[in-house]
Amino acid sequence: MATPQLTKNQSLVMGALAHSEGPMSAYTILDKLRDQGFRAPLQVYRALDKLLEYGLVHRLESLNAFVACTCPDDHEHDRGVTAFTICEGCGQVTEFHDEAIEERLSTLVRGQNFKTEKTTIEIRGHCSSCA
Amino acid sequence: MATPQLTKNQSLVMGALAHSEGPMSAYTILDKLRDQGFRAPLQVYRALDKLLEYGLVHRLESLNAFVACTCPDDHEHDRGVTAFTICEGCGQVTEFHDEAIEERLSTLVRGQNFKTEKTTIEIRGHCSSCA
DNA sequence: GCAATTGATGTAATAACATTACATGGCAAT
DNA sequence: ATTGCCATGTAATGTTATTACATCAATTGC
Ligand SMILES: [Zn+2]
Ligand SMILES: [Zn+2]
Ligand SMILES: [Zn+2]
Ligand SMILES: [Zn+2]
Repeated sequence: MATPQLTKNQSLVMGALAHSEGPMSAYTILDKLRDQGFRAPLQVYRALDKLLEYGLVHRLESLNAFVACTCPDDHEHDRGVTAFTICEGCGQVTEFHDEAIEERLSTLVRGQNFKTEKTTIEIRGHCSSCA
Repeated sequence: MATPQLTKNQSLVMGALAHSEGPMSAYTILDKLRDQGFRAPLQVYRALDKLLEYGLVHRLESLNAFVACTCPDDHEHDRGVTAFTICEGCGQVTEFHDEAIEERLSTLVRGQNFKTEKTTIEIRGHCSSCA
């Protein structure tokens, strides 16, 4: 999935997430972009949908929030599983990937005859600074 | 964490989840329990909080919904990670546990000096019937 | 050029999910 | 009886996400 040129709204949302310290909810993004002309949730959600599709952004299900992808390259996402640690203290989110987990999960779900479309792995806890 | 006697509201919510085919949102549970005298979301959320604490119910983050635990015994939850496959076709949810995954995640997270409190693993896709 | 299509955008309204605040009731310990 | 504790009842509000409909711009085919 090659990433096409981003539209104006997509660029604005991408920029907001990229410059943010941590994850942001759609409504937080909306507030940040009011000065840029954003007025309604849908402007954010539509941009996010595309950015998620392109793999530039991830959704954190346990937070109802979004983060910019921190992968150096795209290719990690093509077949891979993305996992996150999420610190409850400072909000820091760390994205990581691991083949061993992928393969083990793959084996387990194959045993159920289950066809995976998307895998969510989110680990809530405290980072080294906030322990 | 021994499970105390459930209160009336907790029993009603537990019953609704246990007899349900699949996961239910808090508001769906509320509707099912109107005849039993439930009138407000808080009655459901309060009961769910306790049931989650006792490990009798799990929350599916990617669905904003809840399922009864299907473990034969409690002891799987004490130290363990709970994972789910969720079929987008029929809504079927299957809970499973795997030590290999737990250990691998534990190793990876320790490498970050991260202290895990709760791990979410949810696999969306299609079950054998809905492939 | 011009209609038709397509994709992005704008706006309003509504739906779905969750929490805060405050009042009440039951029951056990003192 | 008073106190403390926990479960409950009720209303209001806050937060997250979608539906519906109108408009605009770029492209395509004629
Ligand atoms: Zn990523
Ligand atoms: Zn931290
Ligand atoms: Zn369980
Ligand atoms: Zn299915």
